[in-house]
Amino acid sequence: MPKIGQEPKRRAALVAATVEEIGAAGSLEVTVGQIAKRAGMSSALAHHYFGGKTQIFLAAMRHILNQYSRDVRDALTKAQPDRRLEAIIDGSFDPNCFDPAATSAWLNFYSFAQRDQEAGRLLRIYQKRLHSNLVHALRPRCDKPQEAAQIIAAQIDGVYLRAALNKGDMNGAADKVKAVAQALLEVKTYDA
Amino acid sequence: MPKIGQEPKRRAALVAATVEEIGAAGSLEVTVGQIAKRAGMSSALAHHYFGGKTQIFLAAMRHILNQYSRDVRDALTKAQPDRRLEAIIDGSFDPNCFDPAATSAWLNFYSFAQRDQEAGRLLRIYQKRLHSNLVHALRPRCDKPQEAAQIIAAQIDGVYLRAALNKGDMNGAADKVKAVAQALLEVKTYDA
DNA sequence: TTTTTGATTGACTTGTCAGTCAATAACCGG
DNA sequence: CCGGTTATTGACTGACAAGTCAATCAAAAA
Repeated sequence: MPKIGQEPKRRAALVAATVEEIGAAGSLEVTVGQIAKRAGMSSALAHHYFGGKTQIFLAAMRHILNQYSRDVRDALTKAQPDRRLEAIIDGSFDPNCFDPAATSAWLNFYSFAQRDQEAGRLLRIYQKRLHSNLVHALRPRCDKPQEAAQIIAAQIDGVYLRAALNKGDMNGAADKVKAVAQALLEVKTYDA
Repeated sequence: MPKIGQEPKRRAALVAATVEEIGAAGSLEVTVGQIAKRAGMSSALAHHYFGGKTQIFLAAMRHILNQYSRDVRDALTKAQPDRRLEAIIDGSFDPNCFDPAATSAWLNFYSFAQRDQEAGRLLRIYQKRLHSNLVHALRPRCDKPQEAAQIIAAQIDGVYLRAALNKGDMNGAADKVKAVAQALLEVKTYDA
């Protein structure tokens, strides 16, 4: 076995296994041993490549966040300029990061971000990017893009949350968010 | 010390301490010892009254859920019949269950509900009641109360989530949800 | 006063888990 | 084919936490 250049493969396997394990357990209370076993190696090796459990979690979180970013970016490049908002929403519910294990892991990373500084930083970056994307997409189509962006971002998170809890069903998720967006855009002023 | 009838007091203290401890730690990884210490007793006593960590968590979750139910119910009884929707939203963001520790604990209970059957049951009851309340409030004011209720429920959860993450700020939370509701009601049809 | 009963805890048991380490195996370039 | 490097693990440890238990203490009841 001991060929050279295993590191990237091992790391990727561990990251994937981490997401699956967290998704299956529905919690961060998974042991390095469980993760390593699922990834087909010893726990010692997992420590060798990542240094510690926290770093494994962070890598998994980065992976999920990156996947999400990529989905949104792809949707955005394919979108017509006046449909950027819909693209962001579609990207947010791409099957990739919308599979049960990922959503469940995502939910648990929320909790993780409350404890771990770096995790909090990652999450804040994600939130900022989403907000900025939304504002940009909304500016030409509504007169209060900041406020609308906050509302839509919350709606996305809320729908995500419910998807994570009721594992998987939630088919019309994107449509629901689009409905909200549509309603907000059609109404001139939403102050109360 | 050993007077009679300590049990209710002890249980209440433990429940409160559990919420505080989970809120402070930002995670369910709190020890029975920590909880008991915060509640001013030994861990053995906590076990004596509750039987185990899981039951302590469940009791804390029930407490939060009950508090929420009470807030909504109170707001609902005080509301004019045509403002029931706004009352539900206000009740959902009552300062009681909206304080940082409670929201943080709430978030972690979401995670707990993925693991523990009873916790899942409690959460589903809460979701069902919220949905039913919303539908009832929406029926006279819109033609698709079911769909609107799901959207507004998701919005409430999403705003809650963001409040839990960015500990505490989030002052105009209720207003944002009301804005969404308002927009949904003014638009006749929201299908995409 | 004596007995019963709830309240309470320190000490203990048992288990688990993160992280370490020394040893082994297999590739690679020279 | 040899010395260096990477890969890999079994075995170990130190810490910590859940849950148990027997003993103690003090109020209440008899």
